[in-house]
Amino acid sequence: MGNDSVSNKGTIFLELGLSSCMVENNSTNPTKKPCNILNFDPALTLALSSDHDLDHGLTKKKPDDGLYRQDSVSVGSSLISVASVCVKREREVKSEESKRVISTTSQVEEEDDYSVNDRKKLRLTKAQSALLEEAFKHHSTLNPQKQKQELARELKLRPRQVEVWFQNRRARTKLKQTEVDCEYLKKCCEALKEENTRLHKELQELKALKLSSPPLYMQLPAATLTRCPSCERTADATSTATTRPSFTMAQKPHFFNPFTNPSAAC
DNA sequence: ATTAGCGGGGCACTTACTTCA
DNA sequence: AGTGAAGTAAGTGCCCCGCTA
Repeated sequence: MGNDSVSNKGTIFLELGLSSCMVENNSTNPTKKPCNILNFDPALTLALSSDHDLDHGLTKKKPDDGLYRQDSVSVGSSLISVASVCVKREREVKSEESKRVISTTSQVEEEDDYSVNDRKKLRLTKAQSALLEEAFKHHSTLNPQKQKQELARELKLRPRQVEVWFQNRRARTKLKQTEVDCEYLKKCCEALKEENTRLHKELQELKALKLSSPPLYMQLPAATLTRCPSCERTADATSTATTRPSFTMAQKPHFFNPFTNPSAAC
């Protein structure tokens, strides 16, 4: 990408009633049909604008800055964002002064005539974002034929914008989840390291004990040696050869761990 | 029944732009 | 006022799946 001045790259949308046609003008993608549509005007609008709202908006830059201005207001039962979009056409004829286009119509209707590479960043209004978030809570993916069109209509956005928002939202969710998982795994790793250190230390102590005294099991009562601490089953000599595994320290050490499966050896 | 082409959606990666400290 | 980081809308390429001829 970059700032190539005469790039044909871009996604072109045709608003055809309730359906939209996404055509990528990209010959390198075999799965997409090339489309020679001239005078493509990328989306650069926000929402409805009304005169009485202009003073209440979240104006960040003056229109003359060449950027856009947007205002937000609630209208009716559903919050309808109001935007006043100011756009400077930077790559027009050189002699022409930068022009400001103030939108007084919806985003769907508005068409700004600047080049594809003059991608101006939009900010959705709080109301638009809130409604999209609400929709995302119910379904993280859109039913393309219904929900997308409906949301786009309600938000005064293009269906493509709604689609992109959901894609980015899913990506953000996934990223956050990945970070959470990463933190969890780090903690698990730390816990395992500590446990490993502790067991190593214990092993060293046992080895030292073994060298200085008779085996530990020889010092313990027989019942202790052959009784499983979890199920209290005592192994006897005759059942050793049967299907049930015996529980003797001499044959197979049994590490009792109440946090895992206490009866695993039984 | 199989296959190739096509359209559309999702995702990963990236860019470009805005906002804020 | 300038600047870098963070956030995010949008572009691009690829893959997958369903449909259909």
